[in-house]
Amino acid sequence: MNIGDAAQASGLPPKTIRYYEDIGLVQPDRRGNNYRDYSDTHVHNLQFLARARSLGFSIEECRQLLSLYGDRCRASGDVKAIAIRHISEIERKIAELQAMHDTLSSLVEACHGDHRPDCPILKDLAGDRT
Amino acid sequence: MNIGDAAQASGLPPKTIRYYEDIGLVQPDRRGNNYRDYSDTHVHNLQFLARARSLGFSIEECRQLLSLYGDRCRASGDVKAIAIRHISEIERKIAELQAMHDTLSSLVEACHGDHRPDCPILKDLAGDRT
DNA sequence: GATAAGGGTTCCAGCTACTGGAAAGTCAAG
DNA sequence: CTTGACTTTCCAGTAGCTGGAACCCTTATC
Repeated sequence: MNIGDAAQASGLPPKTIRYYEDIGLVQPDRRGNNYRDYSDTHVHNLQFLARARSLGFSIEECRQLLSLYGDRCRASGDVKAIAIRHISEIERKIAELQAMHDTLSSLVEACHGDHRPDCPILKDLAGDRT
Repeated sequence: MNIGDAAQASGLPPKTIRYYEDIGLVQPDRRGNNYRDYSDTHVHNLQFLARARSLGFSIEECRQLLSLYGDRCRASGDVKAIAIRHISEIERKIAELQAMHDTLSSLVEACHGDHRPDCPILKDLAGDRT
């Protein structure tokens, strides 16, 4: 299967698939014309990666997950540990964004937002937290 | 004021302050020995940037905000517009993270997480959404 | 006066995870 | 035989810094 078809099947752009090969995630065979040749297993792994990435796992986490996926003797506890760590990270990010959101919301609410120069948002940024 | 003192006063590392100069955000004077020389206004602007960055504004948004901050004829509506756009972006990111969080949470909950290889998390990643 | 510590300076490379573009090779259809 | 779609490689750029090397400046101490 050519890279274009693998892209179709996995939902990943060809550029990304080549990149994943570069960093050693999915290594396809080569045909006589030097075109990459993707087997069903390759495509399956690409789909796996697409899904894992869409859940926010980093490339290195994906590498570990893929390795566990291919290991018949894996312990589900190892997978779960990675997922739990990732969830904490997500929660941290959400909290960070939520804090920004709350601050900005109250500033925006306090700003009349017309042609006049007086602006509580700029005041806050300038260090005036009255 | 030397860069080290400006760093102390603004809470930004010297490396970051030099970077901000590179991209034209805060341009200090130079002293005879070629050392950067930061005035109170410079430091004030660095603090402004640190605060704006901590609220998640991009560098380009910071540039606009800083420009509006220095413009006595600004309209607060312009500032508000930038903030509102930024809030939407934050909301989008939170929603994205929340969706990941929900999916991962239910997967983690379904995973017994012991030494056995059977794992709902990997099953999901592999495309089995039963 | 020599020297060592603790600033400062420049420049180059690397981080994440791709993405765009150039130049060239390959393949199928008309 | 040419056109167009696809493929290849390689180089560069994105955001926002950060680390490190190699060197200069200032001050204090011996």
